[in-house]
Amino acid sequence: MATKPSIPKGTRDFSPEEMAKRNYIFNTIKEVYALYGFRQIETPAMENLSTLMGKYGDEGDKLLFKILNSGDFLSGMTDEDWTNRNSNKAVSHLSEKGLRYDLTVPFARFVVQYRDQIKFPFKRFQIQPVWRADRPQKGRYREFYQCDADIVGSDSLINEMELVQIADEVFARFGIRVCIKLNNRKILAGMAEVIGEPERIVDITVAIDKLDKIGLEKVNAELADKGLSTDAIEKLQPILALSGNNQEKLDALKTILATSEVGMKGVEEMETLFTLLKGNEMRAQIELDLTLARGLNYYTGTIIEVKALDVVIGSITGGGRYDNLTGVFGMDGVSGVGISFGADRIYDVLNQLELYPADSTQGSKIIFLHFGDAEKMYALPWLNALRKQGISAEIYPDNAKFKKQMQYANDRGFAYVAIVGESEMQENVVTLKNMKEGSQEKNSLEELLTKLR
RNA sequence: GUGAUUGUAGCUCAGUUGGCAGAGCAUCGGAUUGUGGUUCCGAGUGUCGCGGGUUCGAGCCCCGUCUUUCACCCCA
Repeated sequence: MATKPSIPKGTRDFSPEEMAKRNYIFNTIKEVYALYGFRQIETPAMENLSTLMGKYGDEGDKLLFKILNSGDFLSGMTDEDWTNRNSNKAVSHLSEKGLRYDLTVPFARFVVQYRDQIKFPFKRFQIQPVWRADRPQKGRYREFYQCDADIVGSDSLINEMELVQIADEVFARFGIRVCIKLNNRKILAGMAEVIGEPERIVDITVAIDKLDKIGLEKVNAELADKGLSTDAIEKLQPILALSGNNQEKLDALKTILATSEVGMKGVEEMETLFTLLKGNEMRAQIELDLTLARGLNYYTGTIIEVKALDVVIGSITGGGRYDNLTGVFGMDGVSGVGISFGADRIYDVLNQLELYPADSTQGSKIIFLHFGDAEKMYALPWLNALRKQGISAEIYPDNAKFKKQMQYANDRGFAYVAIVGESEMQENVVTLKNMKEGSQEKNSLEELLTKLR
């Protein structure tokens, strides 16, 4: 009993109560995915480092958890690399596997690896943990779950429409009010083009992504800091100031981006998507947000992000189209589009708003309390009968003071308690107590079964 | 990676200029041998994160280290 046991930074244990809530989240998302024809796959927790490296930018590479090689991993090191403390060189000797950073890149690897067996368009979903060597803070963990659904091998904007519908349906089922924000990387590229800085699209998008967070002035300051000309920043202002409803924004963009082929393509895609979405009844707000950029640089078309309206937290769902993710694994011309629910943040939101349905977090329905060995024996057939009917039931296993058994039943939150004593055994009944109302009466087995069904 | 912040009983936290280690909740026992969520009485528990230093004396001061939380970067 030296030091207290603990778990690594940024990781969590989940109690039975927490798991009940988490499973409610996972099951809801799974049901909706299945409804739209996505089928589940899983991939290993670890991937070859060559699969992961270079897919998430320099920042992303730093956040990869690397797995130490087994065996004599220092044998291949040269004295030169060792004395020079060359970390990059060292890594190639020390580690050739890493924990996955997201589900999209392993999925791209999966598609390329099994291309001869997959029928395209291929729709898959995947719910697994991912790991990032980040500094943990509010709503950020080193191990967390992603719930991805992707379609590869189809360029149709029908897919985008369905992903937005899925987001709408999932959050409607959760009862979380959300705003679904949409944008298109081609529009962003067009913006960079018309202001004369097509090469700086990444810097531009990263900066304007922060608009609602840090304000216009600071965004402009950051743009200048990144080396954008004052002329370009000046030209960007009317675009950032665009307001009105979605159609008004699109109309304005048509004029602003008229000279940019890629920009106009983006506007056209956006317009098509909005038209498609009009055919469906949406409960969430759908908004064209030109400042939406999303960090991952493999996105090339539509980008999607969902924000909760009633809780201050980062985005709880995100996604978008990536035209050539499989290209890096040697398979060109396959376009994909996907969405990812952040289960851990949704969990935080549901907790804050207390939106769990009552039956989603409940354990067993009934527990048998008793006064000794004879009563326990008497209760066992009753237990089996209940379970046969699909009614979850338990028995207090030890001989304990009745008060203590009652306390246990109350703390565990059973809806009913069945009391077995001498008089019950004589009459061939149990006393059924409703824990919520406190009422109780004697019931035969048939009465018990109909009551609890 | 940068800048702050935290650590004392199972949990949440007090602890004065450096002078005997505390409270509430939870747990256990009893009031009450067939009735919980409300009451009353009683009881137990500490490497004060870890290592070093200053001091007659350190939970408190100094150094190091780990940990917690938060912001930045980036992201779900």
